Amino acid sequence: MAMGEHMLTVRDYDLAATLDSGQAFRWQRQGTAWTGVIDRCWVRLEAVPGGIRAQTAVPMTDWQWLRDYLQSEVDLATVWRTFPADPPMLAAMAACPGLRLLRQDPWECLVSFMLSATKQIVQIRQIIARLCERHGTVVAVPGGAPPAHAFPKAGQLAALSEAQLRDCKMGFRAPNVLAAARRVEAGEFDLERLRTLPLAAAREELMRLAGVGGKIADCVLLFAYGFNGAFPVDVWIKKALQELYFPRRRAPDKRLQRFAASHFGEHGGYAQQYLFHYMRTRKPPGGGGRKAG
DNA sequence: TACCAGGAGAGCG
DNA sequence: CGCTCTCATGGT
Repeated sequence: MAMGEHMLTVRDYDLAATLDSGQAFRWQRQGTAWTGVIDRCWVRLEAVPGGIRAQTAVPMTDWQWLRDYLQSEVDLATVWRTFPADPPMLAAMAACPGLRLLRQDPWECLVSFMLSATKQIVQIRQIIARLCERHGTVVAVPGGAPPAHAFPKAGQLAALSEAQLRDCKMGFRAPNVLAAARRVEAGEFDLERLRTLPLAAAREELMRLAGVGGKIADCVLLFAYGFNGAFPVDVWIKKALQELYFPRRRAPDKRLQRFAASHFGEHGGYAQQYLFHYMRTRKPPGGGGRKAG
């Protein structure tokens, strides 16, 4: 069967770190390659000298959708220049220079992070995998590849019962996901309109959804809409800011929030991803620590 | 076993 | 404003 194949020319791109850094939850490693589904399209990606090799199940004439998702046309050096040049930030950048932000679909990103509340990343992946397998549309895959599914559209989830969602192990998050799906499907909540709003207004709008507070809203603004000023503060970032920037006094959440919003510049959310990845992957001090992920 | 996880929201002082 | 509790589930 005819596949699509393309070579993305890009430097400063750590594909593995980017796809496995807790911003997207559907990518699966297969040796040196990664397979996933973007919109309704199965994709296989592999880092090669000079860039990224991409394969799809069906031939493609235009690959802009993939460059958009991977944000491969972003000049990282320009982003780095806006980061504060303090020791913690330099260490986080040195630990993973090719880490990037993706540009994901807003609906998938919103639901994914609604499901992330008090869950470990491995568990978030499991819930989403179950949700897609049971309720997402089957997509074309190359011969020999395991079956794959698109992320369920709002309309598909809106038609389900709360019990069906709970069967995907999402627990107390189920009614919130269902309510969001029904509001989006009814056209009462317009995810596309958020693109036209300034950051603060888009954030307020997202937080009107039950189960979406400031942290989840910031994740969606950053990972789906490209508001690079959005700075999600989760338990890892709290730990990072506390240990790296306030080492000898306990800083209350409020103070950490203010620091996060003011210290990291116009691409603060990007800086946040470097700190997040740094904290999750660095060797635990003193040994005997747990491994993240 | 006990604790915790890329939280949110309500109740209370 | 602050703190505390609950929600559901499973990894370590």
